[in-house]
Amino acid sequence: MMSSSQAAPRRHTRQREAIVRVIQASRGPLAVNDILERAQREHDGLGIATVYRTLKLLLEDGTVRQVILPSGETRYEMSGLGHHHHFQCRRCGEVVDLDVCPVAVLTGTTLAGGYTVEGHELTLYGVCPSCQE
Amino acid sequence: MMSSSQAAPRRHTRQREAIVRVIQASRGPLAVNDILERAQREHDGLGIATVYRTLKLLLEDGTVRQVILPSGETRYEMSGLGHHHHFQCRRCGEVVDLDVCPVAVLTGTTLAGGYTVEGHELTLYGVCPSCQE
DNA sequence: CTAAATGCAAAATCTTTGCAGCCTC
DNA sequence: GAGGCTGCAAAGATTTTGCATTTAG
Repeated sequence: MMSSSQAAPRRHTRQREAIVRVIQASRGPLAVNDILERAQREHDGLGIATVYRTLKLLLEDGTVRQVILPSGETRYEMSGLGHHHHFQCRRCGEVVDLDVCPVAVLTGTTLAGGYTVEGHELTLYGVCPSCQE
Repeated sequence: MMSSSQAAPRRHTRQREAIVRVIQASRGPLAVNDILERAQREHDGLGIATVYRTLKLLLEDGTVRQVILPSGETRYEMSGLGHHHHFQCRRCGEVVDLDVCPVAVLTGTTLAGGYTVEGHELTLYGVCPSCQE
């Protein structure tokens, strides 16, 4: 017999397409308001509730990943970008993906005290090139 | 002439003493509810608003530091613990301070792309000794 | 056509604030 | 005593949910 819990068919709407496009086009994770504002350029009248609902679906999907920065800002990025970390500019606040991982502990390492490391999250802070001049 | 904005004299109350004692006694950063529950053992009737108000003062003081984990949990620890990072157990959720810094970038380093690094936040995840057995 | 998706507004959660009484100093 | 401090409950801020309507398939 079939599974009794069928996932409801997922529909294609302008709103959802706009939201995904916006996230894909970014070089780093975006805040909900960034997503709302950018997606509204494509689809005026888009409501914040739709953004939240779509993000929730995309999270369950695994399409999107939530990134909470040490400052508490919640952002969203495409998943499947591979292991990477983030850099936030202290002046303009923008967050970009880093392709380096400057963390020297490996999964499986056991630290003094008996803590077994399985993963890590790192955020670097500093000044981005645009804000340097 | 004198400064026109005098800081109000800070009073010693049982509530505040209990809150600070609780934070000092911890081996890692505590959530607001942890602080509330533990401080209520010393001072029953303590209200959540007092905890928030006291934490705010202690933050302004510089006595206490706010730690927001990648999961979004907000916690508080004594400041002046020096440079350190955190380890969170994926089973029990407890967070402890680490005395190691496994991050290989130094302040002042410039990454490819021109990003100047000034600081970093790192959280390790894994299993704590108590949850290993 | 049917049922999922949307937008609005109300609800829920976490944190802050207003206020009357309480407690340091 | 005077004024800061507390606890309660109401107010804010952010995220979630209910509902009537719209719209994809």
